Amino acid sequence: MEHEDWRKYKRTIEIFEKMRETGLDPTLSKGLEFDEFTCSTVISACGREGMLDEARKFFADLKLSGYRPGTVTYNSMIQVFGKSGVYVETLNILKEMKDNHCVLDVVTYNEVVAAYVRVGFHDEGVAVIHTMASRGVTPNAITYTTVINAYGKARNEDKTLKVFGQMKELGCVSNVRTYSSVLAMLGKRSRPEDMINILHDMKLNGCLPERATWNTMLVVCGEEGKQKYVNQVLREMKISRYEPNKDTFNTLISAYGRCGYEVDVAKMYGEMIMVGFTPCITTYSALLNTLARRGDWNFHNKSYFLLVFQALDVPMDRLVEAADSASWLTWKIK
DNA sequence: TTAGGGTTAG
Repeated sequence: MEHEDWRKYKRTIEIFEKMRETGLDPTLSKGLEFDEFTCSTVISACGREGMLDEARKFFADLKLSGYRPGTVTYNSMIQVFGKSGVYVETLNILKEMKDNHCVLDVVTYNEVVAAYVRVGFHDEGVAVIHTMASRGVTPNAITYTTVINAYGKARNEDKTLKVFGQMKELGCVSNVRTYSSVLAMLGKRSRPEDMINILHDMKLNGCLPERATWNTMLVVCGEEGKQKYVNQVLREMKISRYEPNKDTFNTLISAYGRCGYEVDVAKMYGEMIMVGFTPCITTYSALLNTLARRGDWNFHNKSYFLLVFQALDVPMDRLVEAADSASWLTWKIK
């Protein structure tokens, strides 16, 4: 069997397993008892495996067998095709859903919003929010976060904040995902004051940043000239009594490194060791890249290399290992 | 049973 066929075979088996779990026997072609559970489970499983044709076929057969798909089944179809980026097909399914007088719920609309913004139609996504509200379906945090995140990724600061503000005005409560999306955008746009304000707002609402929220902020601030913001974020982390893990230190080292702040890189490395975390390849690579940013630095001239790393007590063998694993040498010596 | 984000080198 060809590799691709084998993979497909395995996927099919997985889906059959799913069907059995939900009480549906895939080997029977007639007399099946379909319900919303089984249908949406199978469609979602197909979607996760990238089997769009199978999802289409299953859906078509379902209807041929006389089953009338309900909201959840339609929602899962909209999700699968929305995720695949075929938004025209997504809209067709939505139309069919309406034609069949199937109830559109908040999940339906959220999927449609996601389908629009996924292909870059942000304003159309926002328009859906208005449509759903006018049809009596209240947008929730997921609805707003979907467009906030999309505008944020597009670096559209004004619209991100506008939607965030509207959400608040309408009494929809932000959660950690909403805040994380706004914070990531503000970091990218060099708006540290606003970032700190949002962090305070979060705390007021009893919403704690997650590990990745902090990491994201550090990553987006890790750019030339942004070390002040990294400092700010670090300060807030301490105020929030956030307990750093190894990843936090690696992220901090690389963020300071990309800002060109070697002193703080060294400080973070020292602190990492002090609190008992063992540096790994990523740590050493981050250190190497910090030095590689220096235009006057050359691998063949090992003086600076030795000076800095000896001062940090960096084990040379680990450093060489890191350089090898990241093809760092070939990248640097060119 | 269906919906949103984020995690370190270059």
